[in-house]
Amino acid sequence: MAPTKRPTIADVARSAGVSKGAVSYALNGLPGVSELTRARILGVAGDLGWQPSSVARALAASRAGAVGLVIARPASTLGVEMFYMQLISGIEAELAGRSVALLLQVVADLDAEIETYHRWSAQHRVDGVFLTDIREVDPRVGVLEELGLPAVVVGGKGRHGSLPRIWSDDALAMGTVVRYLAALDHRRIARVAGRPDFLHTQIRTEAFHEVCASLGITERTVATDFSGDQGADATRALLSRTPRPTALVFDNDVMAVAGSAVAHEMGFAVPRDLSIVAWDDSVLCRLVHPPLTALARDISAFGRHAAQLLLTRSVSGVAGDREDPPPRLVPRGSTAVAPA
Amino acid sequence: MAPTKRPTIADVARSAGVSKGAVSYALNGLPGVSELTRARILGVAGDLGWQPSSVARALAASRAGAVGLVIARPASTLGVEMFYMQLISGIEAELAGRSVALLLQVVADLDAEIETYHRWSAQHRVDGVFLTDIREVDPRVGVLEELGLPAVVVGGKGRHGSLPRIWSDDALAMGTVVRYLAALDHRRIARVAGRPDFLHTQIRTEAFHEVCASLGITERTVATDFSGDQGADATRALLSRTPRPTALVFDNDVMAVAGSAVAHEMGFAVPRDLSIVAWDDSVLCRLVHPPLTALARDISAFGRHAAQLLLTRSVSGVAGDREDPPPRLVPRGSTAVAPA
DNA sequence: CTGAAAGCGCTTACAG
DNA sequence: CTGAAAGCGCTTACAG
Repeated sequence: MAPTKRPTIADVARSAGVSKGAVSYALNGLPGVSELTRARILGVAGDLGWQPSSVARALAASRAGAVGLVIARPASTLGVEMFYMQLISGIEAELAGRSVALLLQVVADLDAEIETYHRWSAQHRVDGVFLTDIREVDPRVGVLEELGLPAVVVGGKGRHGSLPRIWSDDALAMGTVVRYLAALDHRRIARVAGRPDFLHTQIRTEAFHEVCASLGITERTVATDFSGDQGADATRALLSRTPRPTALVFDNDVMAVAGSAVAHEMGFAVPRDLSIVAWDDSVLCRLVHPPLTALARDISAFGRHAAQLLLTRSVSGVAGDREDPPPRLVPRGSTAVAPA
Repeated sequence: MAPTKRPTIADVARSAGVSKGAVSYALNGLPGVSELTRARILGVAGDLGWQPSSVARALAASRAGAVGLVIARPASTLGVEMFYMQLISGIEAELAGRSVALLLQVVADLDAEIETYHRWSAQHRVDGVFLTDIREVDPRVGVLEELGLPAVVVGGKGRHGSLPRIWSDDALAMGTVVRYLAALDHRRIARVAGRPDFLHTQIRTEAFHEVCASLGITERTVATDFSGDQGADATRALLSRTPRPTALVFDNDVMAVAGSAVAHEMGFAVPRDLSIVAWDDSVLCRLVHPPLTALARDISAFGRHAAQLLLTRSVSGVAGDREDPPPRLVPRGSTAVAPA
């Protein structure tokens, strides 16, 4: 069956007995047409099953009607999927109502990400982009400003040129975690961190260091690339030290699961010999044995808010920052009183 | 810094001293311009930093320059992320070179998915779509044919109207798994399956049933919604039966991990008391303790091939089917000889 | 409040 | 092989 030819505003105009311009004004809710005519035009458009052509609209208005998200990630660093899928579903919940599309691009590294921004900008593909995994000094910020491509920084407190940002207070949450472990008599706590060049890693590392110092707790942070393999390696190294830490805080769920398996493999029972806390709660944390104590946040809402910010920014040209609630500590079976 | 005005083919034409039409022919590699002029035009375009406007091109050629993927999934059914992220990265590896964009939409259910196809089609958003999680009788097939929207069925052997499809032989792989377990002396094997309305679930269920029957193995299949929670429930129910199965085959990695935790919780040691096999190997399967024996396939390549098929289809109007290699069995620590 | 017209940046028959 | 022109489906000043 051949696709039926779609009606255009010219068809609507003819049917309604008005000009194409009038139809455009009516459909876009702009002044320039009386309420009566507007209603009639909308009726005709509805009857004809008219739908805007996104490309025609984009060409005429020089808007793309789409925003973009680039995920830069080497193939080895899996385990960030849950975060991104939840973020994406939140973003789309916000975009759907405004009939803005989301372009997704998965690339290997930052250079490829920047190249994508150049291409998208040159081809008028998107009206704005989401920036994730922000670095303390991030080359993408300058590129986007130079391209004049609106952007919001997702998950990045700190200064990023003129870009608006949305974040939640990881430092606060880190304080909660450490004080909770301290209350369980842990005096030696180690942290398996993510990539040290990521701003959110740095913020957590610094907060971890400070709150441990203030409580007189012996601490140590090992950096990884966020992968389960490096998480396992780091856990092995930490548990081989003397004296060994009695609690481990991981920067993501996959590393925490890997760390839990390593503890088991080395003969340490969780939580009797070792307590484990995972950043970013996920279905994984609930399903493994023992279920992992974790830091939960509403990533989907985070995505919705990020999308609101980006749309405001790309339409009005300005947008403030936004702070979402800090992650909550969800205690489960992987944390207990420290061994004597 | 203001974004610099991008050059158009009019600028290129002026600089090269030819008409806009000639520029278009030259840039698109079409006949209608001599090799000499073509080279000169390409040179000028390069010097000027010209890039095609995707929207103008789409409007004029009535191509969108984009393809779409809708992921229909209730929020509860997490754990399919790894599959989709790998599929997406494969798809994009193929699209990138042809400067086709990928539109992604995450929706709650099949109705919303169908609505997305209507909208995309009406708005000329995409040139084609990928259909995943195909049902035996699938309402989407008729909708897409009626819309005249090119599509390929990803992971669906069987008949789906006129749509081309790409798949791998799950039935063969299921035979491999069961024969492997039979060789380890397992005589009672149960399967924690995914959604029974999905075609790939049905294919696996049927193959499981047949090969078990041919080997005289007692079998049982429990259906779930693919979620870790239902996987855990199903495992609990299966391990509570008398006599209980000595091996469990799960339809995805997250359910297998959950099932492994349930076994532990109920006092059964893996693999001593119970063997576990997971469909779709992932980093998760490698990282838990014990690491899970799994069925691995190259999902990224699967995505690349699906994209090739879709692009062929949407350009030429026709495309054959494609079969990728069947999943391979990767034995790890979760399978062993059946308990006596 | 309304209409006629130009223009967004391309592609593509159609003449030469 | 090449050029001039119409057209894709909208938006948006610009006159009335």
